[in-house]
Amino acid sequence: MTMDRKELRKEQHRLEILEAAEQVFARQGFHTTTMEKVAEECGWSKGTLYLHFKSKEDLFFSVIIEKAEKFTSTLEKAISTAQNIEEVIGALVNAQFQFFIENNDFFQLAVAEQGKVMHGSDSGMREGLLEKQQHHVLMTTQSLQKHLPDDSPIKPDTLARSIMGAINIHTLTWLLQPETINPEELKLEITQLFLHGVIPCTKA
Amino acid sequence: MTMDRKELRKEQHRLEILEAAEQVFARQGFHTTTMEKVAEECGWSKGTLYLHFKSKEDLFFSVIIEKAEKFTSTLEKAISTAQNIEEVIGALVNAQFQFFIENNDFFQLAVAEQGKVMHGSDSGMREGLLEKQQHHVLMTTQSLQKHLPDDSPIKPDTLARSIMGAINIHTLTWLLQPETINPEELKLEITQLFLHGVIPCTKA
Amino acid sequence: MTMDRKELRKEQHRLEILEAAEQVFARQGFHTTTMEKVAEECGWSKGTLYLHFKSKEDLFFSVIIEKAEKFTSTLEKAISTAQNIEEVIGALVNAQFQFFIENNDFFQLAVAEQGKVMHGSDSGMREGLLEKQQHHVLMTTQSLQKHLPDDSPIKPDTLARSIMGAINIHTLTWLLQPETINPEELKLEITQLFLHGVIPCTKA
Amino acid sequence: MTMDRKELRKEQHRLEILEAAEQVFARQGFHTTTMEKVAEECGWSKGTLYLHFKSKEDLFFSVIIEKAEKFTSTLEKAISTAQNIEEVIGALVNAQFQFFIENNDFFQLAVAEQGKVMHGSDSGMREGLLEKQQHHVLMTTQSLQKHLPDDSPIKPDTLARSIMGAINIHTLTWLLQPETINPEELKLEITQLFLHGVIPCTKA
DNA sequence: GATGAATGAGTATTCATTCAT
DNA sequence: CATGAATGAATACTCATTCAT
Repeated sequence: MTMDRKELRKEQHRLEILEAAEQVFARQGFHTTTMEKVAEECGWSKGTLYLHFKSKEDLFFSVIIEKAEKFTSTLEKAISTAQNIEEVIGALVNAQFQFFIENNDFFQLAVAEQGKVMHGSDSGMREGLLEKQQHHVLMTTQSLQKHLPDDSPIKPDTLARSIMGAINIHTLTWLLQPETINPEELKLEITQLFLHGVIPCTKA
Repeated sequence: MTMDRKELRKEQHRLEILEAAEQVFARQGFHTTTMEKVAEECGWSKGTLYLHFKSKEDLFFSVIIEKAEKFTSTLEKAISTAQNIEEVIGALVNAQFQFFIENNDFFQLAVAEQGKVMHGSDSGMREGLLEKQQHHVLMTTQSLQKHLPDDSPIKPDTLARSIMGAINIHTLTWLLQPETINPEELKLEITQLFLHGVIPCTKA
Repeated sequence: MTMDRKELRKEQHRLEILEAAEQVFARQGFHTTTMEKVAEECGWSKGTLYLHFKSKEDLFFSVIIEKAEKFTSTLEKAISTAQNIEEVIGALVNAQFQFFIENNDFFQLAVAEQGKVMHGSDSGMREGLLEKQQHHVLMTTQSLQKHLPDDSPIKPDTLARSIMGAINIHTLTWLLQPETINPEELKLEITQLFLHGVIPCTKA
Repeated sequence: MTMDRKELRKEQHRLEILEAAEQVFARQGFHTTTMEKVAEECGWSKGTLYLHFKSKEDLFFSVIIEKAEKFTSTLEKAISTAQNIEEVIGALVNAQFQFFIENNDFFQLAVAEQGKVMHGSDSGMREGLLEKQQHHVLMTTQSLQKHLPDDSPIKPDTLARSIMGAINIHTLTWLLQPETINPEELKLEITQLFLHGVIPCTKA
């Protein structure tokens, strides 16, 4: 009981730090963020940060991985009830865009700091993140495959990645110029694009 | 005349530095790259770097902008002769993917270091780059618009960005797992996807 | 009674800590040793260490002083039964070398960390240790004086220190290159050296 | 020429740093000394220190090794003209004590910080220093051997070390209680001790 | 112009010590 | 008494930038 309470408190502190770190990292990027700043932001001392994360890099990847898991499970839930390809794609577009809008902190971390993933950083966490990403693609791919005709010229993982890439760039646009974008319309538009392409069938 | 020669020589040096910088930045990322390293790589001294670029950040953005211009003009040329929407999209997909593959240094800079674009960095160069990017989108958009039916449910700039986003993510995949990807097939697949979507017309 | 038991228990804990500390300090040196490590080694928590010693420095000096007292009393016993100068010197050489070999932990602390004695460290313990050392020299000196002819050109405290210095350096050599040294032979040799010097009397 | 001048200047700076470092290290010990402090002391900036020495440890060992070489060559010179064992020992005692008195900074470093030699510190410099010390002992040993009767019960390297150890401890005493010691007398006394021991020959 | 020696601000990380439980 | 979570001062080292030569 006492143990449980202790552990709960510890987990609580961990979360407080993660939350503050997410914001600061998103605002300033990895290199520009100082542990000092994160400490200030979450109200704990610098030393305490190291009680929960063994390095700045560990903290950084922990933030991303934690969120990435939430992202994947959100998507998973969103597409779980889809009955056909229209619904799957619609759900994907909708859920991804929505998640990024609601967690633009995470988006900035994940997209804008891919550098950390591509360059250096041994720590083993890089690998953990890459795995998470692959699992994410795989999950999406499988869901699409179920509803895609076997003779489709589009491979499901190509489709999965293309959708994700499109959402990424639109989210970026939305972050930089929010006033030029109506999210609801945009989501419909993108969904249509991936469903039917630009050439109306009647033309054929 | 002597002046011309002088200026030519100076421009030559500038290019040498840019080229070295591109490689090092791509290899190591912005923060991990030192001016010392760039100096070594191009054979000039650290001090000389500052005769051509007023700061590390200036050098960094110069590299990107220079390449971004080449990118835009390459695309422009590629789509200039397209006669219809199929050809425009085909050319876009082909040219972008090709450019990234041939200039993956640039791709890593541009995509993996978007952080520099989003975060901080006053230097005014950030704005310059954003402008370039907007111009790029505009150019692509206009070209698409010319060949898109007026009543198309897909707005040309949505299309332009979606294609670009898709290419981005496939390039990234290619960089991380080159063996899983056949560029030629992939280009065709993506083109088909944006032209006709995933739902075959015959179904209708 | 209960009090006695309590105090005994407390003393017991103190000894456990001292023993662990001696080993860790000897192994790692003062600065490289952490209270955490000592705590681990003795099975008590960091906080408990501070119930017995008011600082890391206090712990350090306590270890040394405790051992230094044992050292002095060992020597005292060894020379107490000596009947003449030969026996005193023989006993000194033998006992010192033996003690260092058996307590090389202590030797490393005492000799290799003389820095702590010479530099800084207010704590008052420095003085305590210096006093102990002076008492040690005094004791040895007096014992030598008793058996030294009054007209000896060698002052007993010069002799005492010289022997101690010689033993020190030989112990150090033994620690660094144990294979090059035969302790028994060496002890005899040193004893001879201090008794008769290098110039055989017959020569005279 | 210009090159020579540059190199001379560089060497000069290096020496300035070494000198300051020697004093600070001797005063405060290795761990307690900060690069900041050394920088202040020599008037150069912290960064400059790293232009000449790749780490604090490198600086530390450089100081010691540099001086150790001077020590060895001083001794070598001192005993080079000795004609017999009396003169060799006399010269050794005299030169060593003299050197330590004149370079007590070095003595404090070398003796009081043997910890650095015994504990940790990879850097390869540790080995360099140990080598130097062995060479020193060897040199002294050989010189003694030349003048020692073949049948002497005292091995020359035992003698060399014993003398060195004795001098060490007397120097330490002199540092801590200078007023109790008359160096000139002491040197004679020690020389006598090692030559003839404590037992007058006439006794025999 | 070209150089590279000199600078010093900036930061992750450690660890002795305290104190609420 | 015993604990160990929390603290925050302290420090080696890097690197963009400058400027005398």
